[in-house]
Amino acid sequence: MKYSSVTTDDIAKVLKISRGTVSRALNGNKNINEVTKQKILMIAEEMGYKPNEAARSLVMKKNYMIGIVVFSEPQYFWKQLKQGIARAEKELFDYRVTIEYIETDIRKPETQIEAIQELIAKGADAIAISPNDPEKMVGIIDEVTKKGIPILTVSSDVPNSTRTSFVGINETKAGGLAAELLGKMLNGKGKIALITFASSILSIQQRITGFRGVIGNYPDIEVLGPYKLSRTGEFVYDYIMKILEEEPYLDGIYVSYGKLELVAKAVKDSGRSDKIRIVGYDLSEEIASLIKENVIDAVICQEPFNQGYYSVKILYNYIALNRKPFLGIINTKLEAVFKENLNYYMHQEIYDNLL
Amino acid sequence: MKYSSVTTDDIAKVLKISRGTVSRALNGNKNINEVTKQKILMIAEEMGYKPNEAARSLVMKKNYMIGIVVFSEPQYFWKQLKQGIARAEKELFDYRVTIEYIETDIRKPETQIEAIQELIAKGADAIAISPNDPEKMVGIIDEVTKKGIPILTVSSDVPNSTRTSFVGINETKAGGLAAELLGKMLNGKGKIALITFASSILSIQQRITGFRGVIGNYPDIEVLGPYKLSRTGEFVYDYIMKILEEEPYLDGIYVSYGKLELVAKAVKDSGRSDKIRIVGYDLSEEIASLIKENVIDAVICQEPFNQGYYSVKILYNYIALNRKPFLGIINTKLEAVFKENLNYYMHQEIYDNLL
DNA sequence: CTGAAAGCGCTTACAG
DNA sequence: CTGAAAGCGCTTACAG
Repeated sequence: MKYSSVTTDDIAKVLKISRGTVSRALNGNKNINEVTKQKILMIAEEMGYKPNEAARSLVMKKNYMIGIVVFSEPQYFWKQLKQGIARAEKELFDYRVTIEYIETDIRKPETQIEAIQELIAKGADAIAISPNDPEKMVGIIDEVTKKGIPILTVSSDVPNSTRTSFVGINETKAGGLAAELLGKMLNGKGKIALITFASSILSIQQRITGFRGVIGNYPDIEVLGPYKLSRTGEFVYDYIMKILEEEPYLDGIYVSYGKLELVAKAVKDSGRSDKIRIVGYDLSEEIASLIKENVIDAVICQEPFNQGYYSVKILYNYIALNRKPFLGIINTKLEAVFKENLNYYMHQEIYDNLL
Repeated sequence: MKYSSVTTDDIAKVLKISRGTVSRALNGNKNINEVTKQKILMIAEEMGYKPNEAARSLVMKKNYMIGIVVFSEPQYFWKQLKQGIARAEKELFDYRVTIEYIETDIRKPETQIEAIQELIAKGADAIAISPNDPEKMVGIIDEVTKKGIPILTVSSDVPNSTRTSFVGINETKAGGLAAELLGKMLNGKGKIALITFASSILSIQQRITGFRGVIGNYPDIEVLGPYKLSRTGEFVYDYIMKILEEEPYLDGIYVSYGKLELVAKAVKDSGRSDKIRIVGYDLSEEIASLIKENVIDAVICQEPFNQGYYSVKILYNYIALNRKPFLGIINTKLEAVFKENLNYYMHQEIYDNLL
């Protein structure tokens, strides 16, 4: 299989026309006779023409600006996502892609709207947003879409909007996997406390639904709760301590959302780590330590690095290469992380200079 | 952060010299005065010059041929690895990279030597090989290296050779993770049968070492065996049946290598699937079915797609971009795959057209 | 050792 | 609607 590539010049020669005309046909330029256009398209197809994107971007001189809006917590998650974005940016450097990254305060979801407007004002060609409060973002997303600027949701979705695509996990499955892990670690028998938090965000509801669905396969497992914590982490430690007192025979804890480290610390301090299996989501240095100490048994991750990487690549391909249609939803993997494979999920960036 | 890029022309203008000279300095061409060269390099650094690889490959017209040698089994694993190679090939199409893929018979390891020679004869610029019988490959690998052709091992290593790099898992850790999964699923108590096979390949020894190391943390778990199977799968089913008869209170089976589906089928037919936890490695359609049926509890995967993808990318960067030094060993993730996250590990290629 | 020129594959004003 | 020409950033014979 020797390297050989059909060029616009090859097509031009076959048809005895100019390369300019071939290019116009290939790129949907309107200044072209429909008949010649069809002829060119046919021959191109026949000869197996594939555009040289490198040459294309070289001459086009169009700069692409992709805006990213994320919120501030949890830090480690965004750090990893950002590394994925950085890799994509590096890969697309020759293609004149620039990333504009805005991080908003988790306590002020409405600032994300301003962030989007700021990006548009700066001339962003495409936007990826991780909505802090999805409901609040429907309007602005639809507005951006109407302007012809593709906007993609990452990590958390706004399904009832006109976003072009969503990159992230299937939350229901994420709950199901947690149930399977706990079910297997309890050998199908025991009491599990279900931890969630006060507000009723869709994604958490989905996790819990998924969890209940799968845990139902274990008739001898009883689910206690849901116990609702504050999102900011206040009183979490004390609350867990209270639950532990009330339930002297607890076998597992499912932390469906956030503040896993506080829950784990309470269990650790109670001295019952060897009796209680803990499963939660996502990593941080702190959570990693608790896994190493056998306090947390497993954590489910969601390819944060790739969520960032895919978002940028997809948007670039969408705006620059016209690569459509979209699948709509790009589900990243649900990764089961234990003590023995933990390290591989902590540092995605280490091979960056090789790839 | 507006897009802006320093070109060779910018550097030339600053120094009032020609672009040709700048290029010569940047590329280590010998026809250049050492003093001007240093001056150029300094200014380039200072101005933050980054070569436009796209333009570079466009003008260089050098074709790169990367040869791949793998053996025939297990099929599904190589299928996934091949998909990763295909993605890399697609990404590097504009950079004139061509892949030459040779699959050898698992029963004839020596044909891999011929395959390498064939690739060299065809003019391969770099080679990736998955050695069927690592010991046999030391000589040829060293020979290829001496010719100045980088050769990388993928999936299984030849550590005592001069291969430039290895892409694959840490086998000891792979054994350790299996032990952790079984240890947790047995809740730290019970009997595990350790299955391996007759020949003493290094990687399997490492898995077993890793397994024993971690299972040692569970004082109430007893490891039976090792039970040695034939690599080709003969008599496996009957042998497992016999073990099951001899051990009426078996709680887990660790299949350290190959033929997991045959082991699982025997357990299934014995009707003791709900009593026995099974952990093994790698996926196939058949293994996936057995996971869905709750016969196999977990499988440890090793990023087969990325093993292929990384191999090609690394070799290309090595020969075309001079991106060194090598880390030597690129460890892919150990992926814990259960029923509920199985699907994500079966079809890596589905988003190919978006990326 | 260095500069001027040609050319990689592509697109797009500019004439006609 | 089409062709000829210029030019993106780069490298490499070719003269000198």
